[in-house]
Amino acid sequence: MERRTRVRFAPSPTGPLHIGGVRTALYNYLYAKQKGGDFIIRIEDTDSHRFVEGAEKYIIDSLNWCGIKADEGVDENGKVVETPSERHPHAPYRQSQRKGIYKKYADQLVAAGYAYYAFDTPEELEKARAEVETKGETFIYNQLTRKTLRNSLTVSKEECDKLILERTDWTIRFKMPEDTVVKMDDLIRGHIEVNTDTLDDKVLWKRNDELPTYHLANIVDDHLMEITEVIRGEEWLPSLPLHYLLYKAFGWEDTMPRFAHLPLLLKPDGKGKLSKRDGDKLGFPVFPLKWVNAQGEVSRGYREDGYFPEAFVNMLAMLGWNPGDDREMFTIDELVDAFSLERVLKAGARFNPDKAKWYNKEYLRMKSDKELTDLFVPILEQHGLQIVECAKCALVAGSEISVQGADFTNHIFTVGYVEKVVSLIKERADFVKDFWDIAPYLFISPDEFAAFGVKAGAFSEKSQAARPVDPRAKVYDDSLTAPFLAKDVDKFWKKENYELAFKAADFVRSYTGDFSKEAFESALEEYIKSNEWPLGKVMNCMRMALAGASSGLGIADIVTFIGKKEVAKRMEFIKGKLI
RNA sequence: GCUGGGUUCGUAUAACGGUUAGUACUCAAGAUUCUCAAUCUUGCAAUAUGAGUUCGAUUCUCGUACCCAGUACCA
Repeated sequence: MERRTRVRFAPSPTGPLHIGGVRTALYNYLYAKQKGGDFIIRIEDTDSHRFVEGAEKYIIDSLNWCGIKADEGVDENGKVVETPSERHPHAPYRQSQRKGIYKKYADQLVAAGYAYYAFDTPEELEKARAEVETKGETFIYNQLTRKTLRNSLTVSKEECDKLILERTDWTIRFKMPEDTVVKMDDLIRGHIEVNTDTLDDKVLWKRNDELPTYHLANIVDDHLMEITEVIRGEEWLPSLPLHYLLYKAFGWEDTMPRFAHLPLLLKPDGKGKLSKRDGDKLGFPVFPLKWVNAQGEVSRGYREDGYFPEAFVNMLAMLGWNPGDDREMFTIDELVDAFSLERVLKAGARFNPDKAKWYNKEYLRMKSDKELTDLFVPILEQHGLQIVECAKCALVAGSEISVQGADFTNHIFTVGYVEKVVSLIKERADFVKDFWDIAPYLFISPDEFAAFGVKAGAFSEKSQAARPVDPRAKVYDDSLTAPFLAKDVDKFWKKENYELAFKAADFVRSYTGDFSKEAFESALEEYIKSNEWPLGKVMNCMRMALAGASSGLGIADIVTFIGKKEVAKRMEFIKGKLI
């Protein structure tokens, strides 16, 4: 009979979950949902020494942000699940809280001859290791060496019993069979065979802290929780033979889960697997959420960097898996439908920050203006602007909100104004947080840039590189002077061009026609051309005056947004600044 | 070192043993524009290597190189 699909994500709370871990959780989730089964979160905290405060909460928060919801596990709506219930029949899901259940399984293995007591102290083992290493070999606790070490196989029954009672630092080790070929099947890698002579006698139980090691706890819990597929990182592949043998030793072969070992996420330069330190070094986050460690060191997170969770999840899903065709945009529900372990790749994938950014851009464009506005408003408020629902809602006495919805004097804007700005600039942005940098001049006048911490000259990243400042280009005071190339100064930023721009501004002031962008744009261009002025030069000087930058939105856009009054004000300002 | 896993443009990837080796990102060029973006078009660019099997190999087998993981009383 087919068993109900049950998979688990079983992280260890030793620090923040990096994106490789998130992907493992994601694939587990996708698999479970596609099969109509359960996705379980279990916390493997059997190493008390490496426990990190807050890590478990971080893991849960991260998965929630990604939209990866567990059917069963440690957490329910922010509360730790302590006792079994209908929804969480196997609670608790923290191995430290389950410590009472593992010992009997370890004992069972000893009784059946699959495991034995080992009395070697860590110091003794360390010494044995060091000794062998001087000969250039590696010490392995296995069928060859266990005969020379102190354990229940080499000491008498009486002494063994005595040591078990007296000492508190013994362990139970798995007795790896000799010269046996373990035949395994992996859902991703196919058939694998390993000879047990290359394996060691792993510790299963630690007397000193009364806890099992990963290997024992993992097998016991997967069995008790009726896990049907174990989907985990490739770093576990070398311990797969041990896990197979453990299932066999327990007599649980019939219900042994199937295994799938996922390829690792590699650094962008291809050297080694992605690790926690890489992010800040390589300039992109390796964590879903921001993390501050005990030393106060901050690691960036995708959420804080402005990524949409949908984009992050989509990007992550495509690293090591593909649907078999050219599609690459997937919602998490679409991923559930399309996912299959058969199409997961064997080779490790290098993480590509550019593609992550591209995904975010694509998702940003799919969002409605309303949604983006809601995200942008708090940023504007942080910059000291007041955003109001309607023109009459302004709290400042005497504020005059224009028909467009802007009061530049009192820094008040209507939501409608913000939404129109968003609609105009969203295609130029990768992130919502870019909105402000793209067009600050739609909210504040260039004469206030310094007060608002805005850098004049909104150059693209590319053209920003090392531009020498030409003194003749100084139209604002030093703090606001954008760096110009000398050839551009001769081409655009001459006083005579500004004179023409002022005349064009006079035309704007007297313009009484349709003030929509299209109508106004053609009227302005027609006016400039009819006077036989150089269109590009006049327009650029206007932009410098109105936007405080040599590049940016179209003049007609800027003018119709800020309004005639503000145009006149900004023109007057720059007049006094020209040298 | 040993054991296991892996290897298609710079990156992510596609290709019943038969394709002109496709797509996306990045990059470059052109178009467009008042500038910058955006957009559109075009372009650059790959089967690690040597044998074998086969009429035919990116695809199957073996060797070599390189990369990764594991080699803990960590997970």
